[in-house]
Amino acid sequence: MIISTKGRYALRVLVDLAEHRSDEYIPLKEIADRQGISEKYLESILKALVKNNIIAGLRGKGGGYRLSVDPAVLTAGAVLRLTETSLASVACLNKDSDHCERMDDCLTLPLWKGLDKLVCDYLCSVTISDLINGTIKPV
Amino acid sequence: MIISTKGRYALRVLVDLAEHRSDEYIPLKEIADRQGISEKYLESILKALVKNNIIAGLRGKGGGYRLSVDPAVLTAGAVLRLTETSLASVACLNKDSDHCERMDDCLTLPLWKGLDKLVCDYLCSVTISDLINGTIKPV
DNA sequence: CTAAACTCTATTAATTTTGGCAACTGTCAT
DNA sequence: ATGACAGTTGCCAAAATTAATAGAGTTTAG
Repeated sequence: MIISTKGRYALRVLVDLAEHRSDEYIPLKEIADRQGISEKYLESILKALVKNNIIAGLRGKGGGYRLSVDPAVLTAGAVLRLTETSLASVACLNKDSDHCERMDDCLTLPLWKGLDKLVCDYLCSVTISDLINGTIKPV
Repeated sequence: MIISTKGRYALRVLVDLAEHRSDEYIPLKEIADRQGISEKYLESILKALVKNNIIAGLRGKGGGYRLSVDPAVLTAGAVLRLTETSLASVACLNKDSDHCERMDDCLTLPLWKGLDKLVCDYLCSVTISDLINGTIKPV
């Protein structure tokens, strides 16, 4: 599996927030209901997005979440990089830790590097607005 | 992470078997040592390859594993489809089970379908021989 | 006082990895 | 011949790790 529920849900939430965009904050419960996703699980996903200033959370009555970036410049790649444990095609290509000492003569590595670039380029070419408008650019 | 250790190891073993190709059978221990991979784990990976006639296993003294298909026609995609739990970009796109009832109006689905095609096309364009020769086709 | 995000922790489920034993096959000693 | 032996795959289950979900309480803002 390439993308876990975490990244998938994050993207759906952002699309939801973009569709219902306004100055109001939208409570998590409302999003969770609309998207049919566990409230508590969403919470942990949104935390990463808040921390990285993709969305803003406001506590208390009338609080909730609100997009804080333009959906037309927010790419799927950027979102997934924040929510997925790792977007690298294989563990060997993770920046931190995991670096394999066979790198120099691993015959399969070029395959993974190629895949990596392909996937990154694709995901970074699609924005939240593209998803809403149904205009996914051909690769 | 896109590709798990299972698929990664499978590919490395097949490259190894192709490099050392002959009528002889190569014991798992030898491959595991050469590749630095747990013997037991490899075993479970090779099982899937044996069952699908990619390689042949022979028990007893002088036994081991041997390629039973031409590495020039065996693609990375074919291997990964057998070893990875799922190559689909997201769970929703798995044939069996997992089918999501939001499919019809999910705004993110086209993204995943596009990613799926991209990845499949790429992986199926590369053969074991390509990996050995270092000739990975541009996409 | 109430509705909401936030924090921290525990539970459940799925995946990955390891271990032990059975079954098979060739070789060598008798 | 043949029986014991050693090297090997094959099978089944258990342990370890990671992902997904749920719960209870704390803080904040109207």
